[in-house]
Amino acid sequence: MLKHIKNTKLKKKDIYLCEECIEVFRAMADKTRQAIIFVFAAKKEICVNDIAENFTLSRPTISHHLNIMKRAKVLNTRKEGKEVYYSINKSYIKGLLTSMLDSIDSCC
Amino acid sequence: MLKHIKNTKLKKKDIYLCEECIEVFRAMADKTRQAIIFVFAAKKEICVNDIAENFTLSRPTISHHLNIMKRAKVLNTRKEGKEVYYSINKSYIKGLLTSMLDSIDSCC
DNA sequence: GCCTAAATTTGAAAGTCTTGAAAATAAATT
DNA sequence: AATTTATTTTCAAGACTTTCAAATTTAGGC
Repeated sequence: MLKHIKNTKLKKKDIYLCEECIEVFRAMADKTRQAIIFVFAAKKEICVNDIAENFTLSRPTISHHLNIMKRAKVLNTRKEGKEVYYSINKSYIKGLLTSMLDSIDSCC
Repeated sequence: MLKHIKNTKLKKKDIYLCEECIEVFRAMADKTRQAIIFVFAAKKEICVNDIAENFTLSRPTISHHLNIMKRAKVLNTRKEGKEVYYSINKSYIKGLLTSMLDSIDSCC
């Protein structure tokens, strides 16, 4: 991480926050994944099949996108029998957005 | 945009906001660009050369990254003679983060 | 234990992004 | 007008992402 920067005075804490943000930005920087997020506006908890029905994409593709957002902590999962239910990790996203707003005020 | 979604009730306004967010997320979802942003914590306005001096990357590469962030409205530019000065578009970023926080509360 | 259904993993093709070298542009200086 | 300096554009190579088909795993029903 930060491999291209020459001499930085950055603290480990800042670098970790930065990595966390990159993972979330990556998770959100895609048309399909934004579209998936819109599905959650209508229904709070959804399984892969239910999401796939709203899309022209294959199930493995939807599963892959959900996994990217899960790894970034943008989505939560809950297993119930054969189904895996996904939901938005509202508190995590809100916390991160709030930290970003604070950082902009304090350091820029 | 939203080409993979089957039947959506989304309004044009929401789709435009979504596209705007994707552009900003894309602009921020990169190690090098995040590292560039850290340079602005120390110095408010910087030209390409000054940024390039802090990095092991070539000038065209730095210029390319700055351009991506400029297109996403994350950075502002000001030309002074030969130099182009870049700075963070604080008000735009704050506005967008605030809109996102509002959306999370109202629709999720 | 075998079958079905839901989800994930694997592997490969197509597409996008990052990068630097070289060429081009833009502005100041001699 | 030629030169130098700062930045951008163009082009091509390499790395990473998206996507689907096929195979695999996981859980429930017969």
